[in-house]
Amino acid sequence: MTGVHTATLDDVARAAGVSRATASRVITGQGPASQRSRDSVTAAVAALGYVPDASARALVTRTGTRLAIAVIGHTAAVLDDPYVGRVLTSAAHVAAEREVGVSLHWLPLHDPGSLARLADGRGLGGLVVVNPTRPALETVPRELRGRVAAVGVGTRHVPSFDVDNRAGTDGVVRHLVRTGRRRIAMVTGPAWLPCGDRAVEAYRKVLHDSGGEPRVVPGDFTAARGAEAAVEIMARWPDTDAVFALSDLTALGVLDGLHALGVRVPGDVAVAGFDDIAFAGLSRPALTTSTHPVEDIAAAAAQAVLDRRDTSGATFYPSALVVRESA
Amino acid sequence: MTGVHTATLDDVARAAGVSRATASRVITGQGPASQRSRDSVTAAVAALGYVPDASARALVTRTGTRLAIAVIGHTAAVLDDPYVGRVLTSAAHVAAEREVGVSLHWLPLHDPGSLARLADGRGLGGLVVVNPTRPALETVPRELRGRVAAVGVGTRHVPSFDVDNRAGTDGVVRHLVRTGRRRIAMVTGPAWLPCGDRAVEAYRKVLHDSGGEPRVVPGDFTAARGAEAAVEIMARWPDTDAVFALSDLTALGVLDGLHALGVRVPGDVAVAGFDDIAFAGLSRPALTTSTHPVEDIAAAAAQAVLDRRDTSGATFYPSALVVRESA
DNA sequence: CCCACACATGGAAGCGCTTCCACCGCAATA
DNA sequence: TATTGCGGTGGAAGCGCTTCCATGTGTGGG
Repeated sequence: MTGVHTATLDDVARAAGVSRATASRVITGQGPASQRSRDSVTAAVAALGYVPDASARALVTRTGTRLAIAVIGHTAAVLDDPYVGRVLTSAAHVAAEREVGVSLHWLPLHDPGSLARLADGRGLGGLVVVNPTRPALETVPRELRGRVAAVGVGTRHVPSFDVDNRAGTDGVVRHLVRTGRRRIAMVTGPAWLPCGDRAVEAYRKVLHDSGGEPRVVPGDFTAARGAEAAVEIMARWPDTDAVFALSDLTALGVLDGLHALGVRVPGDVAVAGFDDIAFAGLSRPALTTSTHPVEDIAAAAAQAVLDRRDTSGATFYPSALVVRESA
Repeated sequence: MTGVHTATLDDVARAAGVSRATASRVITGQGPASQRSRDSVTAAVAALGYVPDASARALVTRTGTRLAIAVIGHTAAVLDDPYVGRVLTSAAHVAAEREVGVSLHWLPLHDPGSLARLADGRGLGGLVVVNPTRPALETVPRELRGRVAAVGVGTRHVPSFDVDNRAGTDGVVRHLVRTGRRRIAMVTGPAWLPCGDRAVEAYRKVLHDSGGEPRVVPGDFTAARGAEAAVEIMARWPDTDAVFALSDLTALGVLDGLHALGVRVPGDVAVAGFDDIAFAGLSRPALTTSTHPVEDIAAAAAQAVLDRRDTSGATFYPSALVVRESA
């Protein structure tokens, strides 16, 4: 509570010499208004520095004008991964273009109900869930259905937008095979993230086709885990000649772990990542990876939600192989 | 609007057999209430799945309960730099602990007025400005003064929280001098970011003290610019034996540019960065840099704002030198 | 010259909530 | 027994806004 008096619609109306109703019409641009009142209201608004109260407006219009972005799994991993930042920025951008506010929420992994609480009141225009888990998506309040989209693999209930993990993985692993690798290990993402399943399937299939046997090690999308995983892999399967990680961050960690082990990349072991983050091109050796239109994906999700578009089902975006030095 | 009827306080009150006033008292926990009504209201809330309407509440309490985070300068640079993500996450974390919402805003660099528009209505608990510019800060609406904090160097008007750029730079450059470098170049940050000034000053001072002449090249906190800057520096001052960049991202770019030039690091030229982002330890050679408590800084800003604490003036946080391989 | 008709306008209702205030019953005190 | 005090309560006002509706005011056609 500042003691300062903030201008209200009433003040504007009085200053403009019109009624509240007219002032409102002019300001919202809805309904008829003569040029004269239009001018005087506009002038009064400028003079008083009037800014409509969003709460009051939302209360009466019942048209929640806010895009909520919920990131599930608030851990150090989420924090460091540029992927989330890219999603956030892109979604926020779409919202800004439409002049709707954006609210940000970090949700704990194991409290699915938190998504429901998010719809505090009805001032919510839409909800984009990043890194969705099945349980979380299923607790979305009924009245929000149709205004929720997932960035990542979701459920039948809400439309989801994701990179085609299957095709992407296929592309990378096939590249490894094409360049003569056969004993290829894979570091997956966190088990709770459904998108990993499709990637692992694709990896298994390519290995099966090329006569290799799968070597899967769990990951969590962090660099630290990548370094660990590298050590694990080389200890367990010393003849490994390639490592594919489902995250660039992890791949970078693998690079690090391998370096510490004295293993040469790509001489002894090829390394490939996934996502093509900014640093992928900056590592030594530069990381071979798969690039995704993350911004497009996030923007599509935001748009779908804001448009109340009924895009149920999953939309997959293509990825492209980026060959650099590491594989 | 969904056809679904959402429960209102009226419904709860009716179901609980009490008045709206009593129901409100129980729900907010303010004011007296008998155990009996407390129980029946609680039961009704649960049964109806009642969630208070945030807009209505904000409208009447006038106690805006939302933390706005505004990032100034929405460019690719901001997008890629993990720094912003760290600030965001930490501030959002503080807000979550206090159960206040967070709204996110990317503000264009050259539209200072946008900060004013941000205070849409009075539903704003506080405002944290990241990468503040002087003009932007000066347009903050009067009624918001006292509820604004800057992450980065600000103005007299609002409390600011930042790393001690002067001391940090001093530490890094002195380290370079200590390890025998004398012809040290510096890549600055964007000119519009005031924090850079103090850093450049410190750099100049150390160079002056050690008998070197300053070699300053403008940067913009991106990796791409770092690579360019490296080429520029080596062309203009071929005998340069160290480069200090005011951003790890840029330093990584410098590493890249130098590599392309066939310059060895740290053999021929030492490279040092600033910020200690996650990738600093992952580059080859690993980046020597200065580490900052970015999370603490952002949290302090958020807390100051939310507490309406009157911490005017600037608070600087200490940095620490992290010596790795590149210098 | 009058009626219909559009347009512009102000009055008033009401969105869902908190909170002031008056009220009521009850136990404690005189 | 009469008075005070107090926890518990409901009525009602009002936060700032949009929007329905009834009421003017001017135009063109009959």
